This record gives sequence, C-alpha cells and structure tokens, in this order.
Amino acid sequence: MNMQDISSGVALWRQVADGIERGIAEGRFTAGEKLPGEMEIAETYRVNRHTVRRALAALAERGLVRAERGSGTYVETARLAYPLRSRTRFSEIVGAGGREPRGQLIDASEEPATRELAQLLGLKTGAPLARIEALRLADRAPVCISTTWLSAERFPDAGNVFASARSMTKLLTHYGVRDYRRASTRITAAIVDATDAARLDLTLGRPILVVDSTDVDNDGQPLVTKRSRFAAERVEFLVENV
Amino acid sequence: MNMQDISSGVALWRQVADGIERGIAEGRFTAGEKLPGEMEIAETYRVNRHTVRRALAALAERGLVRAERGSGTYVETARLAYPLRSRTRFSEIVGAGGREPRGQLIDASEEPATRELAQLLGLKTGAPLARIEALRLADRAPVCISTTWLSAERFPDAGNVFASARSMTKLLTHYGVRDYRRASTRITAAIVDATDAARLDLTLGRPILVVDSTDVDNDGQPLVTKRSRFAAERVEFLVENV
DNA sequence: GCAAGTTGTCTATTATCATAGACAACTCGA
DNA sequence: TCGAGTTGTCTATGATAATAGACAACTTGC
Repeated sequence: MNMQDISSGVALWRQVADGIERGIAEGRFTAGEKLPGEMEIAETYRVNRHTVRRALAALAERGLVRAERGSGTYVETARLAYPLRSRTRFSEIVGAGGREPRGQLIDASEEPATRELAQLLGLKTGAPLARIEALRLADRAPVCISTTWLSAERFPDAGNVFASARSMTKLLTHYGVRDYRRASTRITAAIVDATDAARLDLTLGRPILVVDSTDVDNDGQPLVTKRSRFAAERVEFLVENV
Repeated sequence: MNMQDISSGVALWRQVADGIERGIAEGRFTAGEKLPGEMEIAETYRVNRHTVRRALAALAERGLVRAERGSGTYVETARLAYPLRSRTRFSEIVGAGGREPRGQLIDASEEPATRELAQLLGLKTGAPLARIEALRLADRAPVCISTTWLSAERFPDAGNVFASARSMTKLLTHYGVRDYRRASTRITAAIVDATDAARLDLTLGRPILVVDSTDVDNDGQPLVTKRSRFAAERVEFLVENV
C-alpha cells in the first residue's frame, strides 16, 4: 500500500467538532455566546460548510450547542456550577440550573469492604458492601461517574433499588432515610482513564475532578461513601464557607 | 441530519492502529516480538483483514513494526535508552542504538531573556536570546521536541545555522565551541499539549517527560539551556552515577 | 419593507473507508 | 520435500466522508 496518501484516520468533521468543543471547554466560547457563522468556521478550518454542519450537528446532538435558523449557533452549556455544601444533592443542583438531572446505572455488584472503605462507613473490614456505579447527566451532557459503596446489610438489594429510583436520594428514602448530609469531601484531579472517558464522552487525556465524599444521617452515622469523577470541563465547584 | 447513524469520526483502521500502538507502548508487545497474525488481529477487533493491514501499514510507515512476508509482523522499536550523563548528545545516543538520528527545525526566533532564562545562561534579564524549536527523531519516530535558548549576541544567526547543521553539537562547533557538558538536568512529567502532540505524533493525553537542562563549556560558562519534551512511550532515561 | 446575513435542505460528484474473496509469494518446521 | 501458516496483491462492491452549488426559510437591523 502506498502510504504517501494515508490520512490521519480522524474524520474532518470530527476534528472540527473537537476544535470547537475545546474552544468551549477552554472558555474561548462561553455559554449563550454565538459561534462564528458556518461559513466562517469553514474558512477557519479550511473545510466545506457541510463538513462544519456535520461537526455542529454532532455537538448539538450532545447538547453542547443549539442552532437557531436565520440567527446563528449558540453555545448551550454553561459549566455546571456545583456548590459544595453539607446538603449536596446532584439532582437539586442540576435542577436549580434549569437543566434536567438524569441518573443511569452502569453496574451494581457486591464486594467486601476494604480497610479504608470500612473505616469510612464505620463498618468492619470485610463487611459486605453494595457497589453502585452510576453515570449522572445534566440534560444530555454526562457530568460525572460515581462509584458508591454502602452497607449491603443495611441496604439490601441496593443495586436494583437504584436502578429504578435513578437517584441516590430516592434510594435512601426507600430505606427510610429521611435526611442526610455531607460529612466529608476531598477533591483531587487526574487524567481520565479509558473506561470513564468513554462513559463521560471525553477524549482521552482530559482532566477530571475526583471527589471522595461520605454522607451521614442526622445522627452522624455514615450511610454511603462515594468516589465521583467529574468531567472537569463541564463543571466548576463552588466551595461555600458554612 | 439524522444523527442516529453518526459514527465516531475515527476510522476503524486508526482505532486498530492505536490499539496496537498502545499495546507496544504499554509493553504487551515488546521489541522483536511477533504480533498476532493479521487474521487473528482482525478477529480480535472484529474487522476485515484489509482493515488490519491498513493499520499495520500506518504503524510500519512510522517504523513501529516491520512485516516479514511469510513469517509475520514484528515489533520494531524498542524504547530508546537514553542515558543521562555529563556528556549527553542526542545524535550519539541514537546512533549508539543503531538508529539514525535526525533533527528538524520547527521554528527559530529571537526574544528577550526572562529573569529565569537569564539566570540559567548567566546573562542579564532582557538580553537578546535566540530561541530554537526543534524536533528530534530516531529513524522515522519522533522522540522529542526541544526548545533551546542561547545568547543571540554570542551566537548570532543561530536559527539559520541550526537549520543547516540540524544538530546542536554542530551548531556549537560552528561558533568555535569544541566541547561542552551537561551542567544540570531536571526531569518532570506532564500531559502532552495539542501542539507537541501533533509534532510528536502522539495522541492527546499521552504522557511526556519534560527535561530542563543547561549545557556549559569547559570553563563552566553556560552555553545553552533547553526544555525538551520526550514522548514517554518511546524513551527511557537511564540515570548514571558519575 | 428591505437587504444582509444566518441556518436548513436538496441534488450531485468524487474520494476514502471497509468488506469480501481469491490467489500469489514466502517462511518455517516436521 | 511438503504442508500449514504467514504476508502481499489484485479485483470488486457498497457505505461513508467531503466537496460543490443552489435556493429556501428565517432573523436582525436599518
């Protein structure tokens, strides 16, 4: 095979879409802002206008931009402002931003508590834990993946309950937990791994925010502990002094 | 446009090539080792054999693998063993590995010395510096990009000299520097940025090794200072105790 | 109202991607 | 020497990507 003419293997429209998305992620285009016209984008990337339309269609499909006929194409997504306080509820935070929160079960299983998890949950090492892996979205945009651990004895069949409730708050309500609060939150950053990248619709190498948190009931009894991985470009944490 | 049928925008052969390359980078296939047959790879990725051949051709073009008719396809590249010692010459190190060193000027310009650069080079802040951006390859594989700064007064027209010499050693010889040695080396790691990724033929998000180094002449006088970004998967540094 | 500029939709053409099958050319071990 | 297994090359076909042009539908500002 003559390799002179080999291409990059990445479709042009995808390169354009990635470029625009990076522009949004890096803040060159902000929420509500009008993108350059299709013709102008086409000139910038030196591609046909139809190729640009394909790129924009892909972005619109994911809810990142919205086209208005006769007017222009606008950046749809603001970074989700995510306040960190003692009463932190994903669904409430997303809803407050006028967006529709969604939860989606990826996987549920049982596993014995490691020493670390046991300590966080106030259980003994080796105690049976339910492990729930869930994807959380705002409108159609994946925001974070969380791995949640909770006592399998106190919350039997938690995986199936979450699968139908699609919300950690509702799951806890199902077991009679009327209220709970955030006891601890720890934030770090990392590079997304391949699995999470696919689920969060991120390209490899993008940064993620890793949040380890534990929720307790009103008596201070640990209920659940989580490790959440947020698409850094779609969220900003607001630390509020309580 | 119906977005039901939108593809990933990344060609199948590219996905296969990336997969195999990752296998090499992560050590699942080591240098000299025979890859699975084209049919077997095709089954693994569930694609046509011709698609696999396209992927292998792309890898062969970059010198990562070598096909032997009737026998198999073999991993060609070992990681470049890069010893760090006081006499560190890219061309010598690559040549010692039986590979052909190449240098390629990307950009040359002049800029005033920042405080930091001035200190490294023993100059005053604001002194005119030549800034040379170069790509270095072993055979056809890009190994590193270095940004080199040196005094524009002591080395006038350094950019053009490098462009024809294609080697920092030859450039220095041109100005009468008979010998030089590495005075300091500092190594860190990072994620490749978009510009370097394209030049190093890396996918975004891959790790790079960042090496800041300063070379001095036999009198200990600083000559050049560099920041080199190595494709982490193509090189391994060997620190030698002197 | 109108003109300029925008997105939406249609047809058409060419190049590339991916699959499929067949067979040649070659290597290697039994 | 032979046969199994490998890569190399050819033809062929359908799907997808990308370009090109034209015009409709719509928004905005003058």
